[in-house]
Parts: sequence; structure tokens; C-alpha cells
Amino acid sequence: MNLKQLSESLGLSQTTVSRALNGYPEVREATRLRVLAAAQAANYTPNVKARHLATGRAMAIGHVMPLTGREELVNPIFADFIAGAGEVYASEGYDMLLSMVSVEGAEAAYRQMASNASVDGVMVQAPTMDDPRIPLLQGLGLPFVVHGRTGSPEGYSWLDVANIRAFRRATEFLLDLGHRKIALVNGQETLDFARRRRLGYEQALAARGITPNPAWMRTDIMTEQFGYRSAVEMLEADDRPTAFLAASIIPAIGIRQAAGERGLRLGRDVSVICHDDGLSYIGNEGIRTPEGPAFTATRSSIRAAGKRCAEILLRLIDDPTQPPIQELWETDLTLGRSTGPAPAPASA
Amino acid sequence: MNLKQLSESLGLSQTTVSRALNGYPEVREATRLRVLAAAQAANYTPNVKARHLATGRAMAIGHVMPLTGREELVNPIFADFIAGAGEVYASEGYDMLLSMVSVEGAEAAYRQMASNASVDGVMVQAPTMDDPRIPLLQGLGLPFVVHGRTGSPEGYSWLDVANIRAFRRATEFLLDLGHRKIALVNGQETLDFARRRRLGYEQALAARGITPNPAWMRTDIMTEQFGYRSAVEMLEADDRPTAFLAASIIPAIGIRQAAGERGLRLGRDVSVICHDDGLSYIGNEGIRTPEGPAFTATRSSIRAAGKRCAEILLRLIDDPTQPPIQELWETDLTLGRSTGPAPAPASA
DNA sequence: CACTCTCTCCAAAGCGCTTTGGGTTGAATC
DNA sequence: GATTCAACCCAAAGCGCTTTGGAGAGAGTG
Repeated sequence: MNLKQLSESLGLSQTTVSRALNGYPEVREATRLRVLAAAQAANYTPNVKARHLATGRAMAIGHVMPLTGREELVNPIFADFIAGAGEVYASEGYDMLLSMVSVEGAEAAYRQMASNASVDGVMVQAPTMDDPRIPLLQGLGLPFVVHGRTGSPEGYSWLDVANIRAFRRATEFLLDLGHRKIALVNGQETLDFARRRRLGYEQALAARGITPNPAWMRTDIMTEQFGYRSAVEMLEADDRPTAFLAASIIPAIGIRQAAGERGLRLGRDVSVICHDDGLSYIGNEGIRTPEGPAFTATRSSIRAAGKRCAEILLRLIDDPTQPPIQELWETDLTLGRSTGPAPAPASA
Repeated sequence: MNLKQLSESLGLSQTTVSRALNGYPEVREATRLRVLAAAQAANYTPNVKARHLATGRAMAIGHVMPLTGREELVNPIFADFIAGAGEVYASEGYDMLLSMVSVEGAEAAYRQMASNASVDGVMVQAPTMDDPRIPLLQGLGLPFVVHGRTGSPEGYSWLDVANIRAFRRATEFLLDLGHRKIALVNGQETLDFARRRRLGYEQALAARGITPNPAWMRTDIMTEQFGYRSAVEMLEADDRPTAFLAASIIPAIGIRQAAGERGLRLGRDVSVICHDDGLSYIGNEGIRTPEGPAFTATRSSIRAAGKRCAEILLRLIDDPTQPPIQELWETDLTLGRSTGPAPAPASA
């Protein structure tokens, strides 16, 4: 069933039917209702491709899910982010075009999306400090929103969490508990957010006159095994940290496991704070006892971020004169069962 | 730059240029090279929508990522599955159209994809025993592949792991270690795979004359907190299991946490076997010591499954006469550090 | 009553591509 | 030298929709 057939069955022109369906005012209300009823009855939906050819709008948003590392690992964080964004797209009638490519291939993917106009805008995730995708997209004139930001976050739309503050605060909290040997199990520091988190950590230490120990600062893809291995190495060294700061709940789980295997109890022998993105299946909030969730954590819902980024992007698409929209979200520091006072030096 | 401009700049007709670019034989090799060079120089890529309008093919595959539960949780498993599939699509020039909807909305999503021909085929994930999407898609005539299968898996293409055998084998392994009190922390049993896993578990118990204890059989969305809570409840009861069988590594992590908090060591005081989908960030294989990975697990890469499902789907699309392709993958049972002989009854 | 609007509706062009159904041309064939 | 046949190339017709530029019919106005 296409427009032509539908209009013939109604004894109307294609123009009128099209206008009736798209809510234009040049059609009598009675006619519109008749058209809508007929469309409904015939189970008619306009051919998206034809419409796009005619309008030039793709009614689709491009997402590029970066696969990190040589193994092209897929971060579950993106699934939740996409879920949030997808919700918005669906409600506004947009499709989501997903491209999974290695970090190196991302640029080409965006370039292609732009060149054949298969999307009306794109979402940029996990930017590096000086991400080449941003000037690229600006040059291509394709609307985009960055989740996170770069070193010089001007002239484009982004949404980010206050990473420096979050990790400074978390570090201060550990310092207040008497910890002096604090390890940072960070994400890849080529990524801007990880760099900022390290800054926050270093600032807090510096404010108390503590020089960070390079052996206690690890940076890599935020897998469970990365957390595990980092913790194993640090806990088996002669001088070991009494607290860990993890960039995600996933490495934090690895740290917990490493500690547990060595008979160290979280919150008593070793403290752990992680950033909690509120992941669906491994959200920290879920495991809540009267004493709080499992991990003390800086919290910010990645799904809510996805949703908001999508809203911003659609606004940008709707109104090309819209100036850049930038939002900085604060995180909560929620107390859980994984932190406690630093153990007495004798036992460490 | 469009076809018309390109052909004018070359002094050729649109027909010839189009044919040259698409590899038809009616064009001289010299001309083809000239055309290709010009296209390259002009950075020309054909407008996808126009092409689709003309050919009727969308060059896109629809994925519907089911969000489960009232909270619409997104299972990280799907991210890895999609990564595998996406790899294949990209290499064959297909786009991936992703729709995130609640389980109830999935049918409508598929129906829409079919009705406006925005995709050439769809992927069906997480089927229930008697999934309505299958007759729906058959009726719509849209090629599809099911990851998993239904109660009566005939007449359509699917790829599944041998869930019954996997869980029977895992249960037998625990029985061989002397465990008699084995709990099953399963996925939602409306889903076919979960039902099959329970069957495997029950068969193994029945073969040794053991009646399953309903209190030790849990079924829900496979989150970490589900694993945690289930384990807490069972471990705090008077009669507690000595071993757990978990449907995913994620609830298994919750179980481990619950056990650890109670001073129970995995592989010594409590045994755990889980199914390991080889997730990128929380893959069991990663945390490997000389004694093996953290969990004893039935293993099957979800990413490889995604890849293979995509290959099958593209084959189906390429050749409509292709009869259904069905593949049953066996799992490995790999020994990890989470299992050991059943503790002496006195200590239990 | 002629004229001007406003309301409704329509014919046709156009979006950029593929593909059908020929045309030309030059070489090979009889 | 006429005929046949590849080999190349082209004009034009769609694909299904939106949108421009009217046209016709009543209603309102002087």
C-alpha cells in the first residue's frame, strides 16, 4: 500500500492525502479524519526512504560505538547510554543507526554518515583530550553532541560530569578517613574523562602535601581483569595501598575479588571508591543493605546522560541557529560498605 | 555532488556512470577506471536513500534490543552480541538499525520495520518458548534469524547453544564433586534458554535420584543484585546449598559477593558454576591465574554468536530460496577456581 | 452583481538513483 | 559489400514521497 493507492481509494489526490497525514492546515478537518481512518484501516505507513529522498531529512541519528583496544572490547556502559538515547529517538520518530568500529575507524564512520546524509546528526562518545572528530564534524556541518568534552570545550555542544570535582572529592574522603596510600585505577588516560579524574585525584593529594606514587596509578581499559590485576600487583608489593579509587564499578569488582582472595575485607582492611554509572545489570544501588550499597561511589547515571544528550541533539537538528548547549553534571558521593578508616600502620 | 553532476563532468550518461560504479559489464574497462577516478576525486558517494528507493533494498538490518523488566534494564550481553553482528554488517556494507524497546514493544517495532521496508531483515533475540514474533515475521515475509530458539524450532533459522546439555553437564560435575545441595540462579524462565537450562539441571539431579528443592531455584533478570539477593537468602536459611549454578557471570559475581561477606570462600566453602558469555569487560577468561579463571563456567562466546547470526541472516537475504539454517553450538565446561569438593556435612 | 478572499484541493515537478529497452559503432562473418 | 554481432553507451521511466504553484468553489464585501 502506497500513497498513490491510498489516495485513489479515497478519491483524493496524493497531495491532499500527504498533507492530511502530515498535519498541514490546507485540508478540511473532515477530510483529514477520513484520510486518517483509511490509512489506519489499510495499515499504511509512508515509505521512509521515499520521504527522506523528498525531504532531505534522514530521521536517523548516527551512533558510533567505539570498540577499544586490540580486542575491540565493547564497554557495557555504551549499552546503557544508547538505551537512554534510544528512548528519546523512538519517541520523536527517529531511527538509530549504530556503527561499531574500532576507535581508529570512528572518524571514517562519521565521515561516511555525513557524506551520504544517512543521518541528521551524530553522537560522539568517549572523546580524547584533543579529539579529531570534533573539527571534522564541524567542518562537515553535521549536528553533533559530545558525551564528555575535550581539552578546549568551546564552540560545540557537550554534556559531561564534573570529573575533576568528583574524584577530588572522593580522594579527600579517603584522606579524611586517614588513608595516605591511595591507588588510582583509572581508565585510559588518552580519554579526556580519565585525564580529568586523575587531575582531581592529584589535586586532592597535593592539597595535603602528598606526592602520588607512580606505582599506584594504573591506567587502561576499564575491564574487571584490569582492576583485578592492578590490585593483585599492588597488594602483593611490599608497600601496598590501603585504598583504591576505581574509574568504574567493573574494575572495582576486580579489585574486590583480588582483595577477597587475599583475605582482605572491603571497608575494613582495604577501602574502595568507584565511579558508578548506574549500569542496568551491575548497578551499585541494586546491592543495597541497611548499611548502604556495596561500594562507596561517585554516581551519575549514564542512561540519563544518554537521554539528555539525545534531547540536546534533536534540539540542535530542529533549530540550526541554536547555539551550543553545554551541561556539566555534578555527581553524588554515596556512602557504601567498601570504605572505612585506614587500618593502623602496623597491620599494613 | 550527485550522479548527474558527476556524469556531466565526465561527458557520460548517468546510466553509464552508475553501471561503471556498480561493476556492471556493459562498460569498457577504460571508461570504468575513468569514472572511478573521477568519483574518487570528487569524493562522491551515492545517496543511500535514493539508491534504496530505486532498488527496494534498504541495506540495513534491524536489531531490537529488548529492555527487560519494569525498569527496562539493558543486558550487557546484547552489546557484545551486537558488536559481533555489527562487524559482519560493516564488512558487507549494511547498516544496523537499532531499536531499544521494552519486551512488550518489540513486536510493534518489528512490524514497523517490516511495513515500511526500512530493513532487509531482522535479528530476533531472547525468544520465549512460544514467541509471537516468529509467526509474525514469517507472515510478514521478512528474513530473520533467531538467536536462541523456541519450543518448536522448525521452519526458521536459528543459532543456539546446547543449553540443556551445558547445564546438565555442569550439574553432573557438581554432583561428582559430592555436592547434593545445588541451587539454580536462573534467568527469566519465560525465556526459552532459561527453561532449557533448568531442564538440564533437573535432568542431572533426577538421574541421581535427587528431587530439586524449590527454595533453591530462583529465576529472574540476570543482574548482579539478583544473584546477590538470591544467595543471601539461601545462605542465611537453615538448610543452605553448597553449590550454585548461575545463568550468567553477572549474577555469579553477586553470589560471590554474598558468599564473601559471609566469610565463605568460593571453591572451598561454596562452589559456583556460571555460564560465561565471554563478555568484553567482565569476561571470565581475563581473570586467569595458574589455577584457571575465577569461575568454573560453561562457555560460549556471545560475540561469535552475533557474528554468525549476522552471516546467516545476510545469506538468507541474499538468496530467498535458501532453506532455514540452524546451528546448535556446544559449550565448553572450563575449570576455574570457584568449584571444589562439597564440604563435609558437619560444616554445612 | 462583480470582486476579492479564504478554504480546499489538485497536477506536476523534483529528490538521486537504478534499470529497461533501445541505439551506434566498428569488427567479424559470409 | 551486405549482414551480423558484440561492445558501449544513452534516454527515459520509474521508486514513493513532498512541495510548489495554481485552480475552483463558496463566502464575504462594496
